[in-house]
Amino acid sequence: MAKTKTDIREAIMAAGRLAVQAHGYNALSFRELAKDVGVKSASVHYHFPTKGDLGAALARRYTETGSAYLEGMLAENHAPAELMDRYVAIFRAALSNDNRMCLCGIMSAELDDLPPGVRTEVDQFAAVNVAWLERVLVIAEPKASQQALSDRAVAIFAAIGGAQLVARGCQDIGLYDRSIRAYRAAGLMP
Amino acid sequence: MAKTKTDIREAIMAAGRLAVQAHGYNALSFRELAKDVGVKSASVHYHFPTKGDLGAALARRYTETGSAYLEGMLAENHAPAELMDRYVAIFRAALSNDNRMCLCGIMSAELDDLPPGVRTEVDQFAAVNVAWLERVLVIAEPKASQQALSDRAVAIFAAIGGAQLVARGCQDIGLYDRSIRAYRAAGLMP
DNA sequence: CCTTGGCTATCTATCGATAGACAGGAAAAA
DNA sequence: TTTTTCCTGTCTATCGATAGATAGCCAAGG
Repeated sequence: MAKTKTDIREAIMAAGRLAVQAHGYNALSFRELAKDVGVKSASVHYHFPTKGDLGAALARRYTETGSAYLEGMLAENHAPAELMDRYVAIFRAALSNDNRMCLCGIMSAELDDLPPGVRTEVDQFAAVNVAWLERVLVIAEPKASQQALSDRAVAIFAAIGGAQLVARGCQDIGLYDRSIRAYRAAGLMP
Repeated sequence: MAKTKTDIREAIMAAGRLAVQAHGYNALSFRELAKDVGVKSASVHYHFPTKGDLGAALARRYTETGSAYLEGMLAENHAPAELMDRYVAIFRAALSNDNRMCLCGIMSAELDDLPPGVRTEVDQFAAVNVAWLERVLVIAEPKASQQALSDRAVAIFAAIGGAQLVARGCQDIGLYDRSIRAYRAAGLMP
């Protein structure tokens, strides 16, 4: 089967996502990417004129995919604890996939080197996640104040990202599991 | 006053630490560093033969300085809550210093590109911090099980690092404060 | 005199980006 | 229907900038 334009674009984005999750935005190279996909670097520039365009597209796609997945979960009327289980599993999956990180998490660490277009997408990812967590918390604790739940949502998002960062840094996924267990034991998350 | 050998070495390390905290290990450049210090890049190579040597020295120094500071705090017999206040303030200070991150935190995100010598130093930083947190937790809750406190120590370290990462990514130090507040409210930390 | 510690100059590798050629197919003109 | 034109998408080749690293020179000071 011949490769269509969309095939190549998607292949670039797939390879790019994996590369960023493993090595960060700065280490993303048009040449390496082209080699992975089986084209020349100039062709990658054809699809994504600048590196910033590619980075922004990757972050946006990452957010959109994640958002759709989260919405789907929420629509299935699971209990908050079950929702959190699945949420935690998403970030765990990145680690178990060759010690990778959340794409927007690793980009956050490189913030100062990101083109503006990429930054806004990274912010958007955080906003989407925090908003989803807030909705889960409202289900779990309808009586709590809005401010408290909002803070909790940010805190859970940050805590999970931090557990991922530490576990990755020490190359020990057990640290992720232990952190999550402690978050739960303390009642930070449902 | 003439600059001694040690002066230059220290100046390189000081500038290097700031650069890594702002842009990460990968963005650390011998040329930029040399320009900051007022020497030539070859001179930096004289003091630190390879980039890995410099990175490892920076991480080690960072850990040693932090460790000494933490030991000093612990020796002053503060209450656990006061100790945590000060601990939290350390990581907050990095953020308020031009949106920087913990040196070893940002290096954790770049793990795959770190020379082995740097990795071990990054691991050491995490180990030192977790060990210190465990000691604080033992003071706060002498009756809790060792396993539970150990998990909590890892979790607190991860949670604070995550709060720093998210706040940096969104360029909003308020997210750090809100996260810490929620950690405390949930009882994750004293 | 000889070690120390900086310098100049340069090397190789790689980066993002661009220019220009060209193949192939669709669309338009004959 | 046949021919011509044009666009799409990839290619080769190359640009200037910058990376880390090295060789060799030279001045200062014990």
